[in-house]
Amino acid sequence: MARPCWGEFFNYGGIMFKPVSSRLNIPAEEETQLRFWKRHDIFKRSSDDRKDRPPFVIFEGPPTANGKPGVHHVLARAFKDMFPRYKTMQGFFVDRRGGWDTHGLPVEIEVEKQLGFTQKSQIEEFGIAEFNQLCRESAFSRIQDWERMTDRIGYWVDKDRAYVTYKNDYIESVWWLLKSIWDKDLLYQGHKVVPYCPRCGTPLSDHEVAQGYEDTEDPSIFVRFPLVDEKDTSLLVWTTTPWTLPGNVAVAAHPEVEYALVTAEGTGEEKLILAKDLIEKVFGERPVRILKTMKGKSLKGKRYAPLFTFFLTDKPAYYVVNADYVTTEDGTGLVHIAPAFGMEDMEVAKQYDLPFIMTIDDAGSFLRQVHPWAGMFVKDADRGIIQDLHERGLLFSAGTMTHTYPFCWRCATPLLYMARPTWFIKTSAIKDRMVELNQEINWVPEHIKNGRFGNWLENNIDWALGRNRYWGTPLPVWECSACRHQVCVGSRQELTELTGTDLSGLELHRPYVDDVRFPCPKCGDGEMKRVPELIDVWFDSGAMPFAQWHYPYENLDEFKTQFPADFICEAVDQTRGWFYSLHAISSLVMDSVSYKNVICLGLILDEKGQKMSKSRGNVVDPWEVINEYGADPMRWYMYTSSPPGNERRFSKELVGEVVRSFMLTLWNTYSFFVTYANLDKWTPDSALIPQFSELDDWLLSSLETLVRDVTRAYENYDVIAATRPVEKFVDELSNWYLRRSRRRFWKSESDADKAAAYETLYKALVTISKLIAPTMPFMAETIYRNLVTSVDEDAPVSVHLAEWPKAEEGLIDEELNRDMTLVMKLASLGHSARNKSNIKVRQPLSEAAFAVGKAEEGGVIQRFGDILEDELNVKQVRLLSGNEEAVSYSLNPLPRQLGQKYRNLSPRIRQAILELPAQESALKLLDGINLVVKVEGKYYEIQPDEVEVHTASKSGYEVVSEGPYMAALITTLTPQLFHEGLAREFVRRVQDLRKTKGFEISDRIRIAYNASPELAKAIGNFSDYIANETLALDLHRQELTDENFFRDKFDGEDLVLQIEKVQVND
RNA sequence: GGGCCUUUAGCUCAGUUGGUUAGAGCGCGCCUCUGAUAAGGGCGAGGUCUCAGGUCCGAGUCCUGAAAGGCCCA
Repeated sequence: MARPCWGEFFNYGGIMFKPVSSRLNIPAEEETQLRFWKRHDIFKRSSDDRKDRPPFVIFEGPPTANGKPGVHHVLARAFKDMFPRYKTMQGFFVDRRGGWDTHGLPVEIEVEKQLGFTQKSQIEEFGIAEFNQLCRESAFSRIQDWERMTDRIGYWVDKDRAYVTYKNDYIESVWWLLKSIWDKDLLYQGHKVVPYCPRCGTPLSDHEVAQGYEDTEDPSIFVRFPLVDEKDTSLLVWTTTPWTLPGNVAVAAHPEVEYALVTAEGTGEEKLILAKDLIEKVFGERPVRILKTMKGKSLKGKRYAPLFTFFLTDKPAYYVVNADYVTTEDGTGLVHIAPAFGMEDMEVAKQYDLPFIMTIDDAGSFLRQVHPWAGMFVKDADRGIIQDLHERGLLFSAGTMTHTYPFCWRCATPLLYMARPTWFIKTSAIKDRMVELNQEINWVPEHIKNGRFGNWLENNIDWALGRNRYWGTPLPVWECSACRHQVCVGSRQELTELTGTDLSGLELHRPYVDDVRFPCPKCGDGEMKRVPELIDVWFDSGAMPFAQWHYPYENLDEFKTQFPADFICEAVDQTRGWFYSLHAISSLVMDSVSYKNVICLGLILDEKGQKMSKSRGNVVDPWEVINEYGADPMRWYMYTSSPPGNERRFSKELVGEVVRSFMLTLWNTYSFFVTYANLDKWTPDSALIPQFSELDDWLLSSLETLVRDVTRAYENYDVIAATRPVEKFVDELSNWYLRRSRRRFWKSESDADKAAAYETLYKALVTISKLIAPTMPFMAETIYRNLVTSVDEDAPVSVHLAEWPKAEEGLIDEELNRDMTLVMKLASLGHSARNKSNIKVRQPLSEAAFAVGKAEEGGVIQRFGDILEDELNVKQVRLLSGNEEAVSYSLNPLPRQLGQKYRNLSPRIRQAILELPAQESALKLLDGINLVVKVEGKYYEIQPDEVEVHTASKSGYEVVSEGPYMAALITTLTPQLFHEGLAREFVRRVQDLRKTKGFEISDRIRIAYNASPELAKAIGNFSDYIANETLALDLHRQELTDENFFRDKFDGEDLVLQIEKVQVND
């Protein structure tokens, strides 16, 4: 009998692993684990069981649940998820509270759309209370989508305790923060030119503006500003915003720039003034005569006739001023000044005490004084204004230009820069402190710290906080109608005290807060009424470390342990959004960082490198990917495709590649293990003492190295280093360890060697399941539960409740790791040589000889000879010996070693080495003996590790070499070897037939065959071998005439074959 | 106009403090192996490391400048 019954030695009561199919349906497998987590409340337990442990703090950046979750949300959630899972396994208590951002324009706009509103005034007609009620509902209109997505990708977050920014408690904490800022005198009301959305009727913060830049075509006109005191002479001014001209009060020139007075051909007597450097740009080919040049400062004070006189000015205006910000990049070097419509204009106006002309209303339409265009939206009036200027001979030229201009990020209305009264937080006062605190934060990627974020802090301007809207946190400032005294209120309690009525149940939104009035505590005459503004929603999100706990009115202890965060993660567009609002608020209020580590993710692009956007129609729906391939491979792709800060190209196909190249390899290794372990009835508590082979030692060393490196990577927030090495390990596990160990599992006897193989593979798989638990939570769980939970009642029921593996440094053998890498290299060269010789691996050969570049590398051929023999199917391997054989050597001096040692002498040392007799020197080096070279009368000792020995091809062998390494095969076939080759061909055909017939791996068979004489002889000679390989109980030659029998021809031999199953009584 | 990032094979990416002949995976072509594998192995085609200067014995890597693309801000 070829093989004893399975399980003869490992029979421990029949505890078995659940059978695993080699076919893998990832989405289905993931759904199974989701149900398991839900049924056993694994997420809750992973957190609750560790409440007494040291905390690891993560803040959840709140999304708004009124949009559809996209690929970029999967990206962010994948990264947010892995560290808490890792830290949980490390024994930390991680409170993973979710959160929802519910306020603000995006929500209002949705509701406005539903109601068909186009104007802000319609909201008030509709009723603020009703409108806000709709907003409250709309904020969660997509919550099911979000929750479904969140669950499905395995993002663990506590939804039940999620903070919601519209809740009274949340708002009250925000009020407290504002009051703290107020108490520091950092909350103030001011007039500033701000980017303003005329449709939404509110200023936008810088980070909102940043989201809405688009290329657009605008007018580009050159206008004459006729000088009053010089006949036929005009200032030539360029602008892209004709609508600002009615607000003009001055023209600015750079004091140091050279200006010219010119006449152009065909313009008669007219003389124009513009910057000399721009003449060509403005006039192009037209011949121009320069009459005179002058510095900008000498233009100062020249008076011109106003273009429009809709408004009377109360101060001197319409003359040339000097300003340093004027450039000669484009235009004419003369800039028109409208203080109401430009930040710089406003500064200049203050400096020169120019009048301020506001020409438009809150909706961005001209006031009635601007009669030709009264009530018209300013951008729509451009054409008419240009026409008017033309008719009055003031237009020099008109055209259009494309440039980037900001639009409202939600409603796409072009923003207007206009002066508005609004509220600010004086963040500029704590700029230096914010910069200092930023140094304490670990940014990934590092360059954000002093790059994008650092620069942003350096250029900090005050936070424009006020919003003239409805659905948001009301600014808690009450103002006296009589004396303008202001009070900032920090709580419902305070408000109760101020009003003398119990307001603990007050709904803290408009319009209810607006109804709260009380007598002025200062003058006593007036009534205190809340100012109309709401606050920027970014303040809401930045307030979450406090407001999620209703701090300081509740949960003082929780706040204390949960601030600041150890880790946050969002995409790079949050630099000026959440990353900033968190940092600014915690700097203002706590004088502390808000987060210690932050991963700043790059954008997701489509497969062509284009930004995904609805308008481009290239948005990938995450569900498509998840349903086809699963969440794990999608997550894994995110982690491994490129460093977190890079942009990444994404497509469904790339996720498919993860499945094929990584997950299936792992799965098949796992499935192999389970199949054979069950056949052998092997369990981890096997009593047989394993006898580990060198291969086992290597795998374990390699495994522990992996654990060490991956752990280190997690500690450094290095996602790539935490994931890619696992891929490499799994590849080597499958394609080297397992390939080389297959026979150990398959062989008949269950001995100490087999026990070692099982134990090694088992340990590797279980460890991998833990190492990938944070990143591929589903696959990890599947493997873990079957390999661990099913056989060990005491083990945690989920890998996510298990402990993170600790590297057993004692098992790490760096030398062994290096040696095995070399063995793989030599095997690869051997395969290459076989390929070149055209002799298939199935044909045994007598010998393979190898050359190595260094003396100490020679040892591996002895030590791992059996692996190489088996892998290459040769009877013997050995080291090529230069003494005994006609091998020729050459020397390759290593620049790295020599260069570092001899610096600029190294080229000459190198030359000297090359001039040595190569053969003799190489043999010395391979024996570990130093060489001596003479350069400029001095002698230098050259050590073996400073020169590589290359072995040259050798006749009579099939040789392949790479660098110093070489494999040489003896390809002469003896009859014995040839017969063995035939026998193996025969075996392969039997095996194929078994497979075709669908026999079980352990089925015994009977073989009947007929063959041509040479093949028959080979089969006869190797009958034991054949029987053993094919589990044949019987092998006999007979006449086989049936046409249906398997027939084949190979190596000039004929074969007819028939096999059948034999029943064996166990 | 400013800041930050990116640029290495058809694609996705590695390339240590500067050091041999710049690598891997995918894809493509040919060959091969297989009683775990939708796989594995081998070979091949495919590179002016975006460009130009510079430092150095030596530059994909460091410095200066430029170009293209992206993001952010004016």
